[in-house]
This record gives sequence, structure tokens and C-alpha cells, in this order.
Amino acid sequence: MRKSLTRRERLRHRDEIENVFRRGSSYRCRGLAMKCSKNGLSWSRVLVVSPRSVGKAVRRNRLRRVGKEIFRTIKHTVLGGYDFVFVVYPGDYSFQERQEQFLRLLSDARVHIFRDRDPHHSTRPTH
RNA sequence: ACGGCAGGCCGGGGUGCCGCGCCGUAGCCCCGGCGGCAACGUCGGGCCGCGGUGAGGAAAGUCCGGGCUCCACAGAGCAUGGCACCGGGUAACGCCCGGGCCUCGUGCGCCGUAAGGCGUGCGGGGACAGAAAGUGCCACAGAAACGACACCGCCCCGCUGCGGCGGGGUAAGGGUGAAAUGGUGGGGUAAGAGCCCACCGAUCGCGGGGUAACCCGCGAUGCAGCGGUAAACCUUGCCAGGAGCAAAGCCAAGCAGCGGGUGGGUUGCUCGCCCGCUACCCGCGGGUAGGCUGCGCAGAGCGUGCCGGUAACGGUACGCCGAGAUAAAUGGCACCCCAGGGGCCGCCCGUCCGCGGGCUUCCCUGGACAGAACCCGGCUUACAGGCCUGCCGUUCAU
RNA sequence: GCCCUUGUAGCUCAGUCGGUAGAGCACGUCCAUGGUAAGGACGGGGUCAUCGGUUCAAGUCCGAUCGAGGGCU
Repeated sequence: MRKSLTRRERLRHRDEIENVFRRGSSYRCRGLAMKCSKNGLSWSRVLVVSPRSVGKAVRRNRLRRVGKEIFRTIKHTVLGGYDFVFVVYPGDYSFQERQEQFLRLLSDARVHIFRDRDPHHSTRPTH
């Protein structure tokens, strides 16, 4: 499977983003928050942002890039048909610790598929 | 060798795997539009390959100056705002370069008992026009704060009850203040005072040098107009029309109009000019927050050499084409080199026996400040570490 | 990206033309009350966001920096 994250798989428009923030379900843990909602498409779309309190543009870009990279490497284990918004908060975390935060919130939302299981028989999300 | 100051430059490099934006290009024939009966052609998109390319010296703050776009043209005057020694550079500037003057620090020399003064060298700083056009302000203190004045004093005359009192002269000394109407020394005088003299300062005139700011020399005037503040109003000279790429133009989608004004034309006033009076403007309400152009373009462009210039910079020849996103591309992981910091075992060298330096090995960091958003020229601010040049100081060697 | 506004006591704000920084609430002590609140008297508390400049003198004038808030398709 390709590990790319193309333009189609990113959440790009203001109304779509505001829709997720307004109507999506919330999940959060230390250092990360996630909002998601169904988008009616066959694939999932994602957006990673960092709040203004993180600091200046360089630090905020860095957190967004790490978040995008994590989603890219694990996106084949995520169900299709959802819009995700990840809000990355500052903290002294390594790449692996950040990845665990993402996997935990995706599991909490029941949209995470483990690789040793057949995707077609996994439990459907309940919202 | 080390340390300090000033100026200039750089701001990690490489390999592998995975990934992102943009440009070009072959393919698939996946999707849509148009043409065609069809095969297919064409345009746009998607996917998958290949090639190219991909953050900074400040990209930052948005403090100045332009280009560019729109306001019919970008016109005149006033208002308003900005700038301000002189000359040059530049598209322009409040920027840069050179020069002048003032001021601060410091070395040397001279004068002086000293305080200090003068000359000169080096380095730093200066929003540095005008206070003899006018207005305002100068708290407290002080007699008096701008054309004003006598508190303590000093001196003369008169009176006296010998304590002083009155009239006048004076501004040297004390005192107040940030600042008291030239300074120092001498003469003079009742005491004093540019009252007179010498030197310094100031003003004016003449001559010389310099494009100029200004400098130098000589002479005259006792200085009778002279305090400070224009980053107070102001005066003089110069500059500026306004808004800003969320400018501006086009396409698609969508909605609902109502009330008011007669003028409107992107700060204010007047004039001119233009447009319009089925138009335009103002207010309330409703709808849309998508795409394309602008916008990645050869440009006040970058690099190197030569020429002119003290320099900023200009000219010329050759070469090069160097990001273009839009919830916003330039990233992630691993390793090596290099650089820096820290620790321990061992080895070597020096030793004033406190330790210092080098090698090996291990760990940490990739280091600081910081992310293009229409584009340039500056300014300001932030910044780990390193390199180069010049000057100064200390030590060692010759 | 562009354009504005603002920063004064713990909080909300005054401070004109430069001349020793104030008000209300809050805080402390005392009075008053059997006690508390209200009330009264007295008092403490400020790097005027930071740095530099002009001036004899700066919260005020000028420049730079930092922070906070708002608007523009």
C-alpha cells in the first residue's frame, strides 16, 4: 500500500473544517485533541493544526508536520469515510510518543483497524 | 598564542528509504465537457512513471521609500503630515558615502604653583535650519526669570537717644536656582562697574582658500540687540493626491427587498475637470465566503572580470534564470563526516604537585534567531557557533 | 497579508498647556455594635509596559522594543 497523503486526503475548505469543529465528536488525551465526523465519501480526510498558544510559526509548523507524518504512516489502519481534525498541543514528546497519542485517540473513536484483522469484519463506529 | 574593539562574510555537509508543493514530459484510457453514427480527436481533471526545482540573513517588526493596481486626468491653492549642516550616490528615501562643525573619552606636547586652558593624534556619539519676525512656558527657591532687579552686603551724605533710622550710589563678594546679562588678570574708584587696558570670547567688515558647509588671516566695535526651550506654537526651504494584491478584473453559484438623499467621483476645504440625474450615494435587511487572472513573468535581477570614482556607486563584457503555497509545500526515520558541550577508564607530555594540554572511548546536541505569501531598496530588532581583515594590550621565541 | 486602537495601585479608570501621580472598589488598623454587614476616621500599596533621546525637569514630547485588543475579501 502506498504511504502517500495527497491533496484529496486533506481537509482543505473553511466550511468543511468548521463543520467538523461544530458537529464532530471530540476525543482528547494529554498533548492531543481530535475531532471527527462522517463525510459521506469513500476515503477519509485529515487536518492537523496547532493552536496559537504553541508559539511562533516555526514551532507550530513543526508540530503540524510531525502530526501529518504520523497520520501518513498509520492511515492504512484507519477506516474510510471520516473527516479528522487533530489539534496538537506543545510538549516535550518524541516521535514515538506522539504516534501513541494518535493511535490512542483513533482507538477511542473506534475507527482504528488493527493490521492482523480483516478490515471488512471490524466493528463499525457507533456514532 | 591568548584577550578586547571595529568592519566584512558564512549560518552545517553527505548517503539511503518513505513522503509533500510547483514546472515540464511520455503513458493509462479512470472521470467530465465539446465535435463525431463510430473508431477517435481535442480541452480540463485524476492516477502512475521519469526529469528538474523548492525558505532567510534577517523570510520577522511593518518604521520609511518606490514599482504595480484602482480611484476619468493625477491638475492648482489652502489645510494637514513629514524632512532639515554641506556635497555626492540613488527609481526614491527619514537610507548610504565623503566632508564640515559640535560634543564625549583617551594618548602626547606646551602654558600654569594648582584648578585648568590650548594645540595635535586616535576612537565613539550627534533629528545638526531659524530664539536680533512674533506668541507661549520656565514649577519650587530667590530681591529679581526677560528687558527684570537689590535680601545679606559695600560706599557716601544727613539725623541720632550710638542700638540704629532716612536719602542716595553700586552690583565686586555672599545667598537662591538648571539658568542671574561676557570670562581671567591688572589699572581705576568713596565703593564699584568695559569705566579703562591686555588676552580669550562675541558681533561686524575686508582679504584669501574651498563647489559648499566652513576654515584661516587682518582690522574695527566695549559688547548699550544678546538666558533657555522650536522632539511648544511658529517662520523659512524642500517633499507628499488617496487607498492598498483582502488593490483590481473575470467566471460560477445564491438571495428579498425596504427607507432616505440629490449630487457623486477613496482623509478635510475651495477651484477646475469628468460622470450622472431609468443614475449614483447613504442606512437597514437578505445572499455568497468557490474558482481563475493579478502570481511566479527577463527584473531598479544575480554572479565573475575589467574600467571610472577617496567612497557610496556607476559603466561595460561574458555567463545564469533561482520557491510560488492558499487551513497554506521544502518533512520523517536511520547512519557517517565535521563542529560544540559533558563524563569515565587507560596512555603520553608539561608541572610552581593545585592541575593543565593531547590521544582513545562513551553520552548529548545539530544546535541560535527564526518559515516566503504581489515584488524590490533601506532601517530596526533577534541570533549558537565559525571564518577573514585591521588596530590595541599581555606573554613567549627570534 | 494589510490597517488601526491601547498599556497608570490587586481590579476599573482620571491625569488639560511638561513642574512633587489621583478617584472608586478592594486591603490593613481603629471607632461604632451584644456580634456581623453597612457607616465613620486614619493608613499602606506605583520601576506610570520596557529601553534610549530632547529638556533644568518626562506619566505627558520624540524614536525604538514588548504585550493586549479590534477591523478589512
